[in-house]
Amino acid sequence: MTHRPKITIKDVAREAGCGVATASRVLNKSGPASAEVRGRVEKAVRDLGFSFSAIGRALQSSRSMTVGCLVPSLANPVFAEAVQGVQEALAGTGYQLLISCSNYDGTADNDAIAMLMAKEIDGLIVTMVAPERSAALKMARQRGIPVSLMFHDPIDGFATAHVDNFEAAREVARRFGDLGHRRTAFLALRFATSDRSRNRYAGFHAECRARGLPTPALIELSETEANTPELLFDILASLSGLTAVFASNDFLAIAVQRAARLGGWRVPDDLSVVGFDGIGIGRLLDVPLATIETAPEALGQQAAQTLFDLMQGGMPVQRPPLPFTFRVGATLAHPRTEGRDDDQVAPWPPSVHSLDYDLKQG
Amino acid sequence: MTHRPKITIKDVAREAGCGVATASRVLNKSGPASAEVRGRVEKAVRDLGFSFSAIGRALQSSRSMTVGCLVPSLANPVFAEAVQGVQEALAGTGYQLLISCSNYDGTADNDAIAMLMAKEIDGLIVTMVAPERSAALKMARQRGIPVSLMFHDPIDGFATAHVDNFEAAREVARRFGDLGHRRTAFLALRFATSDRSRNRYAGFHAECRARGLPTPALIELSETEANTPELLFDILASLSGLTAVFASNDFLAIAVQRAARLGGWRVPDDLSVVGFDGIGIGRLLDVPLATIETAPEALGQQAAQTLFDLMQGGMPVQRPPLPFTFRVGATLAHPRTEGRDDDQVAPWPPSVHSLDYDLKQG
DNA sequence: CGTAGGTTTGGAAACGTTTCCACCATGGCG
DNA sequence: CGCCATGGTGGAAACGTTTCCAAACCTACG
Repeated sequence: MTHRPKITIKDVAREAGCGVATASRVLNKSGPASAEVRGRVEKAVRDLGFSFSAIGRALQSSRSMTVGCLVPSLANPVFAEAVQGVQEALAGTGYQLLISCSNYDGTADNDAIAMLMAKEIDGLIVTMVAPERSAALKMARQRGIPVSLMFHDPIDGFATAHVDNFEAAREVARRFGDLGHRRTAFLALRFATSDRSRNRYAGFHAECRARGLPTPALIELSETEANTPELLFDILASLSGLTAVFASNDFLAIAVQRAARLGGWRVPDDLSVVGFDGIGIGRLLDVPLATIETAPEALGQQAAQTLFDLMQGGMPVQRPPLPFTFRVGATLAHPRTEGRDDDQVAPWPPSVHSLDYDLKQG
Repeated sequence: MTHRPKITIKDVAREAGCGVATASRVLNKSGPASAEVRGRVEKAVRDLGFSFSAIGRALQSSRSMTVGCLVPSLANPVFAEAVQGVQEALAGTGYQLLISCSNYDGTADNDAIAMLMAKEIDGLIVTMVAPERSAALKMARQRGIPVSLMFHDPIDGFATAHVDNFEAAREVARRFGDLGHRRTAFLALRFATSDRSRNRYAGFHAECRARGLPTPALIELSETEANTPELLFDILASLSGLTAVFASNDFLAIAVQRAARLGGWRVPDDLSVVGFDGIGIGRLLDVPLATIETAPEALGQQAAQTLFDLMQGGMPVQRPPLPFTFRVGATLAHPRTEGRDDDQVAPWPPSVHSLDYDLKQG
């Protein structure tokens, strides 16, 4: 508990009987030094237990050797894994990771970026609510701070590590269509604040339309609805003729599955369910989840790699989207009552809870 | 892309026509200033878009307003959630979070702490392989850096936020015993590097012994074994008479469940399975997982709270363990062939893969 | 009108580094 | 023997902030 006074390079120099400049040169191997003084300095370092102050260094060199990372939440394993990927890419490079979570709040994430910038981070890896109109992000660019996005679709002038949400969602629509599903729904938890969700719906919608299928119902759920099977089932049941659901993430897909089952529907016989993300646990379920499989960790690694390039002085170069694969699970099958066509009877779509969102046009 | 030169408080002072000391006082409200000059300074700040450099501040005040956090991996949602909890507790306090992952490597985690200390963190929140014999942790204490542990059981002189692994595991043994299970096994993934796992086995073992039950088999699995249902089933099948498995975490429990099912056993009729952690998804399974429910996020919050107290200058005070609850799922039931007693026929325990570990004595 | 007491103010030192530059040997070469 | 390169060395400035301290200014009272 004895607060030993901090040991600085000055102490080392004094102990070694040399000037601080010399000590600095020895320790950084950044200039000439006689073998003798080198030895004395190294001994002094060991004796005193000296280690550099990153702060002093940062102040002088104006490079903090720190990158900032902002994600909505670490409670969502998709983001947690992405950060893990960033971390892996950073390990051994001397860079450290400063982390911040916005909790899906579009004001908090701007503030967080400002905080990170005050810490003089050398680069920024970001997933936020609305990057395209974030003042803080614009500020970062003005100040010449390299920025690398994660999960977002490409935006003017920013490089992003992403999967093509639009295309992936089209693939889901294709699978549904090929199996003969007509009446489908897209369920999302935070549609309004997630460009990912919006692009997924857009792709899903576009492909349905291209195939002449009814417009898929768009349903934005509250946390409560998603977590209460009874409520969730009521919502599903209200969509007459529904045979297939595309959930915006795997947790939601599992919740849907469970709600359907509790309501007496069998999956996939009475309802097909497809998720998004490909979280590992989906595979282990008794009825393995059909889903779009992505690799959040690889995404984080790519974002970090892009950031490195930027920090080396490169221009932002947009890499192609990371691949996704359709994981064939057991939650997807032909609709039970195939061929029935009651499109006229109950008008479709009944867009529950739906709002006017800008949908990217395919 | 124009690298605007950084704006410092000097620029603000010049623009406002005052000294830097005055500008500093105005911006920090740390001393007197006339209304007039206050106005000029504030205008200058707006015009120039000034914001403080945390580095300059840190250097001068020797407080970096940063806390370091080391966990094994963010890919494990238990740790990710704990970090999320830390993050939440930190939000709004002005502290930022510097993160590092050891990937369960006992050398890497020491190095990581050294790196964090070089960054002059004001406090440390840590989950590591062997805190009781970590040189870096000892160093941190010598330097007077407040340290708060997470997940670990109490260690001399460090405060820790934890659940009582030993007690929780005893509870599992009690449930097994009450239902009439005799031959049980404990499955773990990283027994050697996890004091949590070891304490869980110890508690499980102690209660089994106290009830006169056979010693539970201790099985340390490799990643491959855990992820390959066939291999896993072979291991389970090799334990003749086994009726109940306690898995060291929920993912493992789900894997066991799946392996058992693929091998033709029904859960819970032929095999009862109980997990640990209480990850949210366990609830959503068709057969909800019986498990020890803990709250990693609360754990992270408590660790952060303890760290705050320490940073205020308090003594390390060990709080009581956070509560756990036994979540009654559908994976636990009476053994099918109750009352059979072939303890003599096949000697028990057949401790596959088991090693000599120090077990805490209850 | 002088001075004590208060309020504002700004210069300068300090925090821990790195790096520029000047200085001093030393040794080789003309 | 003198000159210049060369290698080793250390003083000092700079990075952005806060804070100590002294100076300057104002007010009010005797």
